[in-house]
Amino acid sequence: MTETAQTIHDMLQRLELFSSCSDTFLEKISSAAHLITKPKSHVLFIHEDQADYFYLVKSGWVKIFRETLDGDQAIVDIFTNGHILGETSIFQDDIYPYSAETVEPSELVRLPLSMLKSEIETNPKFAMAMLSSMARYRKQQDQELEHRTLQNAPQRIGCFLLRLTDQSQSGGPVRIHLPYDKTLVASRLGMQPETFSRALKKLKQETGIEVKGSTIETDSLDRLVRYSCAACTSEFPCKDLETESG
Amino acid sequence: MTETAQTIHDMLQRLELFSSCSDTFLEKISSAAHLITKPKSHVLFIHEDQADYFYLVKSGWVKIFRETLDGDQAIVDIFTNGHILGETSIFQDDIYPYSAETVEPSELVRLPLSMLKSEIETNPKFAMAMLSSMARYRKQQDQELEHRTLQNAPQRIGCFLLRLTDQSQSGGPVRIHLPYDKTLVASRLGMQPETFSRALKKLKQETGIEVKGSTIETDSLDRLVRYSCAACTSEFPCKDLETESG
DNA sequence: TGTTTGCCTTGACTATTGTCAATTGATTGC
DNA sequence: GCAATCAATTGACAATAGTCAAGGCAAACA
Repeated sequence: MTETAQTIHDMLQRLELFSSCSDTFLEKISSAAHLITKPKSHVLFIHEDQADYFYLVKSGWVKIFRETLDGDQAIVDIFTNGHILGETSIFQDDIYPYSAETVEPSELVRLPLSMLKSEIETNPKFAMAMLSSMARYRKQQDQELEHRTLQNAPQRIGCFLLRLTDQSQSGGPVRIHLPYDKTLVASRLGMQPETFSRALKKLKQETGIEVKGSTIETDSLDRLVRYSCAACTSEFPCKDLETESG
Repeated sequence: MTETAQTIHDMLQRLELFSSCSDTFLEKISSAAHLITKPKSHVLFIHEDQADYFYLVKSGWVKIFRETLDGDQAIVDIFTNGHILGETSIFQDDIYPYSAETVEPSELVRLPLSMLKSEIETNPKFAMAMLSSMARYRKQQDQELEHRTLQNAPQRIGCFLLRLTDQSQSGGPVRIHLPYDKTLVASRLGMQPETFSRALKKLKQETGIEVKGSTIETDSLDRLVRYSCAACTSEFPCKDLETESG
């Protein structure tokens, strides 16, 4: 194995999704993979393109989205570190179901879909892991839809912030750092930048958080939880929604 | 096989999802299944209940939803004929990820999750079919989220109506019948009944449709398509989004 | 260091949707 | 046939979010 293949191999090995895969498979797919570095705003693939590869994010952020003819876009999700994307196209006639673009300088691993497909077909445990991952992701998307229905803009921001924290230790003071532009957070949450700005101000009044640029601080998450999770069907520590695939 | 088991067997055989299953399996699971008849508003299971069964809708309509502590609810989807529900709980520690309730008198088949699980583990083709089904459903939910972001109330209603039609023959006059209460359609689309009522009136003005109770008629779908699909990322015949599992 | 650029905020206004209350309409059961 | 019930509509108003335009701020670049 080359040095790059070894690096990729080690990354895959650490992912829960691939935990049931043989080392033989991991070595084979690592050797066929490429490590790619892309600047901000690089388009990885476009909705309805022919799909031959899926991607694993090593660092940075990648948004997945779809857009209308007149350029309006809806952001489906934004992935980082350890998340895979484009893999569902093997179940959709090898057509990407959405577009993907980096929103920060990013490192990615590009892997052949054909190998993923044959592994699913021959390794039942891996198929099961894929199913689990998709089911978890689906629950997360269901919840996203629910939030659009039941939560208002400040509450959605609060919920977004809570997801960025380590929810197991909810007692003490917390510092949260926004992972990307506020404008992007806004469209990730389905609102306009102006609405985001005003809603964040409202959230500040309601929960006593401190906002300095892209850093948010608070003595305790309690008020944030009370304010945001009131209009949610899940109880607070909701971090269980983590997924690797997307 | 009993007569009931035979009926169930025939139903399962007609579903694409089970097309890769052996007859032995279909007979076995059919024998363990129950055909149940429920009136309107019967609760099948509740979010976070222990999950032992999944359900296949034979007739009627079943809503799947989640609700907050103060009774606000978000409808995830509403299923009929040929759709299965509750099956994803096998990937979620045997806990139902949402609640389910009939919204019309309905006939359902109740099937053991344990058998579904072992079939996935032993029949790679079936696992693949489950993955395809979930990927298709996921794309559909992504689109739902997109619609909440990009479409306004009248457009969402128009899109909902279009999905009820046979989209292959878009030329001539069409009669659409709402499958359940307008109030329910409203919450399925994430809006209040009052908003639905007004938005339907607006849609009528904009597209020239005729509304008589729960029946909607139009000379041609063209204007409806132009009005609703303008704010969508998919082109018109979008019926490809059909799924069996949910 | 000064300028440019892009992100973010703010103000003023509009559009859309939600809320509350009242009324109409249709259906069911007695 | 008539009350009771629930669905649907309508009006008046409030809340929420979007739009357009103008500045402010900070990082990046020359």
